[in-house]
Amino acid sequence: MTKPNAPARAKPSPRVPKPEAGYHHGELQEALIAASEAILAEHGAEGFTLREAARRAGVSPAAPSHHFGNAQGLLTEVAIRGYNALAGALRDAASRKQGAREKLHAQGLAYVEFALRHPGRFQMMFANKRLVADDSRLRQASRAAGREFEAIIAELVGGTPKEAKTAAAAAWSTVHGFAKLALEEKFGSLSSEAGYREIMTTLNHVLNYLWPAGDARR
Amino acid sequence: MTKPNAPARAKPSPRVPKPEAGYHHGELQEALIAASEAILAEHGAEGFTLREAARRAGVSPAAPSHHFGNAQGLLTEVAIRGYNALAGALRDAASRKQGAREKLHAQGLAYVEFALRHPGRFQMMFANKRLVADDSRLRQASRAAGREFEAIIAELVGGTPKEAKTAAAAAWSTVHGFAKLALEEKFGSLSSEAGYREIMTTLNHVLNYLWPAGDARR
DNA sequence: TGCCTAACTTGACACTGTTCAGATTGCGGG
DNA sequence: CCCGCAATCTGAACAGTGTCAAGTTAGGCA
Repeated sequence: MTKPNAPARAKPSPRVPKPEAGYHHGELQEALIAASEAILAEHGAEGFTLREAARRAGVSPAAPSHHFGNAQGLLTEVAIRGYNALAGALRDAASRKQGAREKLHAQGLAYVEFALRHPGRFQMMFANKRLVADDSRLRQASRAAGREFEAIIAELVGGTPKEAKTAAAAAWSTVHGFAKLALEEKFGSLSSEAGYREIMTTLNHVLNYLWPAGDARR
Repeated sequence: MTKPNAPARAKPSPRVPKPEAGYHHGELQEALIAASEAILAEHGAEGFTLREAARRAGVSPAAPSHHFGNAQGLLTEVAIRGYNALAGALRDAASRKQGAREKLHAQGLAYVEFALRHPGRFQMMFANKRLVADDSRLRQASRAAGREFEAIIAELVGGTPKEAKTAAAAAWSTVHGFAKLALEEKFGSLSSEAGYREIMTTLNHVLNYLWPAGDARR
C-alpha cells in the first residue's frame, strides 16, 4: 500500500528492469522523487523525511545519497519540478482568457489554487534552507515561473521595463502573500471544501480591489 | 561562551536567585524564551533545537517540558511575543505619520523591516505546524497584530466593513508576500546592507503602485 | 568468459524530541 | 525551628533522523 508503483502489469518493454529487484533498482531517481512528492502531499513539508522516501522506494536510507548527494539535493529536484508545474498552471490559466487583466486575474487564481491544492510541495519550493538554494537549474525554474507573470504584467501595464518590474513584484507579492496567509489559516479554516471556496472568493475580491477593471495606471 | 548570562555582578536584590544554581533555576521560562529567540536570530527557524535552548539556559533537555509541555509550547510562547513586537512596530510606524495613506505606507515598510531584521522569529511566527496553532493566546496575539492594519485601512478606504476587510486582506497579503519572497531572495541578495536598502526601495515602489496618492478607490 | 565499476547495503555515529522514574530543593504549616 | 510535600529539575533511555565509510552485488563491456 505504501509503494506507489503497483506492478499492475509488468511493462513488456525489454530494457525496463523489474521495479522490485534487490540491488540495482534501475529507476531510483524517479522513484525517490515520486515518493518525496507523495510524502509532501500526505504530510506537508515538515513531514518529509529522507529515510521515509527511501523506505517507500524500497531502498536503504543511504541509497539516495548516490543520486542526489543529500536530502537537499533530492528536495531541490522536487522543487524544480514544482516550479515547472506551477509555470504550466500559470500559462494554462492565462491562455484560457482574453485581455491582459483577465489573464492576470486567472493567473492569480491559479497561483493560489496551486498553493492550496499542493501545500507541501508549495511550501518546500519556497523553503530555501532545505534546498540547494544556489542550484542553477532551481534558479532557472523559479525565474521561468516568475516570467509567466511578468509577460502578462508587461502586456497590462505597458510603460517602461522598470514600471513593469515593479508591477510584477506587486502582483507576485500579492498572490504569494495571500497563498501563504491562507495556508496558515489566517483567512479561515481550509479543512472543508466550503472554506476553500470562500477563500477563493476573498481572493477574487482582493484582485478586483488591487487591479480594478478601469485601472487608471493601466 | 555559549551561556548568554555572564554573572558580571550578582544582583544584590535579595529575591532574585543566582542564575546558575543547580536545581531550581528560578527564571527558567524566561531563560528558555530568551535562548530560543537567540537561536532563531543566529540560525533561523530551521536551526532551532529544543536541546540547544535547554543547553543555553544551563538545564537538562527534559527541563523545558515541565514549563511548556513540548517544543511547540515553547515556540508558541516565542511566537506570541513576536506578534506583540510586530504589533508594537506597526503601531509605532503609524503613529509617526499623518494621513491614512502615509500611515499605511509606514506600516508596510515596518512590516517588511520587521521580517527582514528578525527572519527566524518571523518565519517561526507563521510556521503553524511548529506551534500550537489553536492556542487561544497565540490567535489573540496574531489577530491583535492584524487589527493594527485594519484600523488604518478602515480609515483609508472608508466604505462598508466588507470592503474594509477586502482591503485589509489585500494590504496584508502584499506586504507579507513581499517579505516572504524577499527572505527567499527572490528579489535579490539580502546579505549586504546595500541589498537590503535596494529591496526596501523596491517595496516603496510597490506600495506606491498599489496604493497611489490620488487613489480613486479611496 | 571475466572483470570493472556503478549501484546499493550494512553498520555506525552524532544528533534530535520525548518520556519516566527518581533526586533535589525550598516553601508553608505545624 | 523544622519537617513534609509539591514543584522543579536530572539522568537514562528510546525511537527516529541525516550522513558517512566500507563492504557487497550485478550489469555490461572487453
